Amino acid sequence: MARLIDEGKIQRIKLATIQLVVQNGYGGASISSIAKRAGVAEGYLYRFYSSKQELVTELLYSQVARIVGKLESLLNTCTSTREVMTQLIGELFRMGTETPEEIRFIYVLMHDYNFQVSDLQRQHIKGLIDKVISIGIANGELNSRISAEEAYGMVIIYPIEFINLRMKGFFGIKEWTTEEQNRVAEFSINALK
Amino acid sequence: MARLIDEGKIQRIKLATIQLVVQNGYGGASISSIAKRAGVAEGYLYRFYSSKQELVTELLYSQVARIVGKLESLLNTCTSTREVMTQLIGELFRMGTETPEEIRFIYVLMHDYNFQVSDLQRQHIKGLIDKVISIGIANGELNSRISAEEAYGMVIIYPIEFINLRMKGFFGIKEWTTEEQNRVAEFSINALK
Amino acid sequence: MARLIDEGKIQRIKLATIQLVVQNGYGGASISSIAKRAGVAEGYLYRFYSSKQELVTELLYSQVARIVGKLESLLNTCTSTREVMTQLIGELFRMGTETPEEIRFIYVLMHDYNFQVSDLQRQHIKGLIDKVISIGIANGELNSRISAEEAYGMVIIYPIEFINLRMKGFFGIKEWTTEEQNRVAEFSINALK
Amino acid sequence: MARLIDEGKIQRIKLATIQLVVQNGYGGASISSIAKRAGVAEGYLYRFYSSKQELVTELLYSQVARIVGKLESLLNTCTSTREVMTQLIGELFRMGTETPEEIRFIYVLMHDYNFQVSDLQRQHIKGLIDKVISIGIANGELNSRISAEEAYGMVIIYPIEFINLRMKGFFGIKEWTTEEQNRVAEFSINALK
DNA sequence: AATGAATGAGTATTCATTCAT
DNA sequence: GATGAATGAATACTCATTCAT
Repeated sequence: MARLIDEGKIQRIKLATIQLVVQNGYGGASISSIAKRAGVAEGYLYRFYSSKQELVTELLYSQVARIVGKLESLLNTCTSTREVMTQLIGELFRMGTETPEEIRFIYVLMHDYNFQVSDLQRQHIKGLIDKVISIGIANGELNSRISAEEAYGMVIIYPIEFINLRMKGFFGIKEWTTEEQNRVAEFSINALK
Repeated sequence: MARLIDEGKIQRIKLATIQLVVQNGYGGASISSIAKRAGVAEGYLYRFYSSKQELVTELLYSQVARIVGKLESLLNTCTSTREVMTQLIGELFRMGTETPEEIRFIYVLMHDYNFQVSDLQRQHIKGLIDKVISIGIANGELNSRISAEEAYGMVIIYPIEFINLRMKGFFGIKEWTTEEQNRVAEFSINALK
Repeated sequence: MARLIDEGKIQRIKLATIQLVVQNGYGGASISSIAKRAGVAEGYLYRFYSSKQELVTELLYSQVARIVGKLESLLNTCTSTREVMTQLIGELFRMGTETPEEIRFIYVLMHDYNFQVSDLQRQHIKGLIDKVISIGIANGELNSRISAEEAYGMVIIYPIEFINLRMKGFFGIKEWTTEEQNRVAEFSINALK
Repeated sequence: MARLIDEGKIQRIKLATIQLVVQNGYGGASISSIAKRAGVAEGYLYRFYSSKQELVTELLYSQVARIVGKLESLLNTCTSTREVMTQLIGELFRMGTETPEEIRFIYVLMHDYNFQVSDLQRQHIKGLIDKVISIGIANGELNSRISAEEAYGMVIIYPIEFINLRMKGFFGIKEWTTEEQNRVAEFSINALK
């Protein structure tokens, strides 16, 4: 009977990759350092990913999917844009607190032209953002002429940028309060009014 | 009596570097590819820059300085935050139209941990943002509790992100109208109200 | 389960390095030429040595250690300076016959400012030379005012220089007889009388 | 009327080359650093020397010639080997005191296989050494079976090695007294008795 | 199945040399 | 004559990938 694939190893590979990409950038995260940190052989990675690029792409995909999934579930339960955005931004800040490496990972790669989000994922995001907008318009919360791009920038990009600015300590401080978190949501909503 | 330094070559090196960093990221822009595209010998770069890192850092510095300089001059002539932001965002869009690679260059490197803006430049930016805020508060345009980080995110980061989202065609469209440009300014101002 | 490290390859790297340093000096012995001669990939060297400098240093260390070790063991068994020196010089000539590249390797690097013998090794040599001297004085073979430096020059340096002069054919001849070998010992002993 | 060649520049090139080769080795003495230190343009060197190799070779030649010339003149004035050797070693130590870089220069290059003394110079040296020997034998100072090589090693090589050992501080001390200098001569003479 | 030995194309950088001025 | 701008082959070193075990 064939041994089962050791999920622990795969998890360790994923974790090590995220940590090392965040710490040293894509170029600085070598397969050998990833394998060493994950406690697996270098060659082992290639059983699951055909290249370093694929490994990182897949991880980026699943990290983005996590946020997208959250937005999707919020759209099923919330009745106002304000609620959606407050919750979503809350989730982003929670990620920043609990698994800072994961949000940093997205942050580091989202401007790298080698790592575009897949077309499918983009379509999906577009659909969800459209939903956010139509709820907002229906509720009179949003300016009826808001575009998906504008909303996406405010609802997703701005919060991620803000959190990372803070985590980097660009203006000196590295922590945040619940109040500040709520202000970010407030800004986004105000912006799109 | 020796040849004069060919300024054209230096310009071509700068241009090639910006283009290739934009296309392939810092890691993907090799000295050999830069030299080839600039039509100079590989070693020639090192007459002006002591390393690849210095070359890119210097280019980033001057691109950032361009935007910072614009903000600075606006603060000397404008009397309201609205005016400052409208003009600044206008400038960013102008860059996006006229020299799209340059704004992309900033966009690509601003998330790269190898390329932090220098402390001096950061201090400078902080000072200017503080000025924007105090004008806004004095004029009753801005919420009096706005932090520098929040303002920076809205005034600088959001517009850059928006322009790049559009230039990438993330939501399908790659051009923009003056009207859309003004809306971005409007969002920023609304956000910080 | 992975391949075993091929010790032959390491041996070939060592041999190739010694040969090429002897032929072309440290600067002229490029990693690429070493790898080619050893029949291994360029990168392979770096699995065992972190730099070219380390590779050569380590080889020099072990070659010097061989001679130093011989001297040390002679000091444990011989009862006169004459015996020590005759035997040591015999050993140096044996090296010159059997593994001429190795003694040439020492010869080439001992004047290279990049390759000082380690402090530890120097201390060790100093101690041994002191012992040679004290045996010689006790036996009435050596002038009691001989310094370590003077002895070192005669006991180690002069023979190495002589052998290499001969191997180079500086004065036309490249071979030597046992008689000549004994004369070298005789000179050294006479010098220090 | 053609300008005369500026001898000062050539002298400065020679000096700079010797200093930089001694300090950094042949490889570390770049044409650009030599030119800079000499205060001439890089290209200027190539008017007199067709390559870096030739420049250094020529300097080595003339440094060796200086010592050989001294030996030659001593052979015309001295009547005993003892006198020749005492004076010659005196000269070597004088070089070590007055122009240490020059004797170091010889020391550094004399083991470098890229810089063999020319055949002509070797022949010349051979002739002189033969003369030293025949004077010594005639005077009853030297063992009649001494070879040129043996004498060369003792008369030239050993003193150069000794001085450099001392200048390097291999055994801790870097200075020398006249007495020590005379002992070196004594050793050489004793050795060849 | 899993390892890690081995590869070699690729990297940034240096520097002796050439030659337009 | 003299300069120093410009070259490009060569250097030490890295690392994603392959594959024998």
